[in-house]
Amino acid sequence: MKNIKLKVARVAKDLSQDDLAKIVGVSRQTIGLIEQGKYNPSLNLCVAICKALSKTLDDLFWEEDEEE
Amino acid sequence: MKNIKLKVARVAKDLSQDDLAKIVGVSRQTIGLIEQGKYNPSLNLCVAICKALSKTLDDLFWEEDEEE
DNA sequence: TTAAAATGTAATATATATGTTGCATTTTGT
DNA sequence: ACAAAATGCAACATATATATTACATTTTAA
Repeated sequence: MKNIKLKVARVAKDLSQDDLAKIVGVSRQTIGLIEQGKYNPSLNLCVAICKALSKTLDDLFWEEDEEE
Repeated sequence: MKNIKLKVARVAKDLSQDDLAKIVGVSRQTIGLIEQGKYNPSLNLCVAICKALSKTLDDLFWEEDEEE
């Protein structure tokens, strides 16, 4: 599923995908694909993204209910 | 770093590494290595482990401070 | 104290996250 | 309307998470 919460948190910090990618040390495509829900990032990357956006894992990557 | 919180949560549910592995659909080694901090699981696997143990990502995989 | 269960470890194989490049499309600012 | 920036997308390459098998070590239970 698309990760809207991630996109919102990124935009709230006024960062482009490329900005965030540089901060966490991955490619722009990787950030884009995660936002689109097209793949399954590593925990380390999730944590790095959270720290860059001043959020926690639950804030950005936890889904309470389980619809697809 | 070793993931003590994961091990505690697993033991609290009276599950062996193998039990948990079967529940989340990975190998026993994968669970063992995650507990030992020897690698970097995918987000999907982290979520599956959390659900199996009735915890959230922050409960099991978030470290507030950043010592190695 | 001994057997069984749980865990650690290592080698090799596979699937997939991620990188890189390049280009198309969309969005934004003027 | 136009240019620039942001984003999507696709092909191919690489690194690494994960599987599998096998065996060693540690822990638990009788």
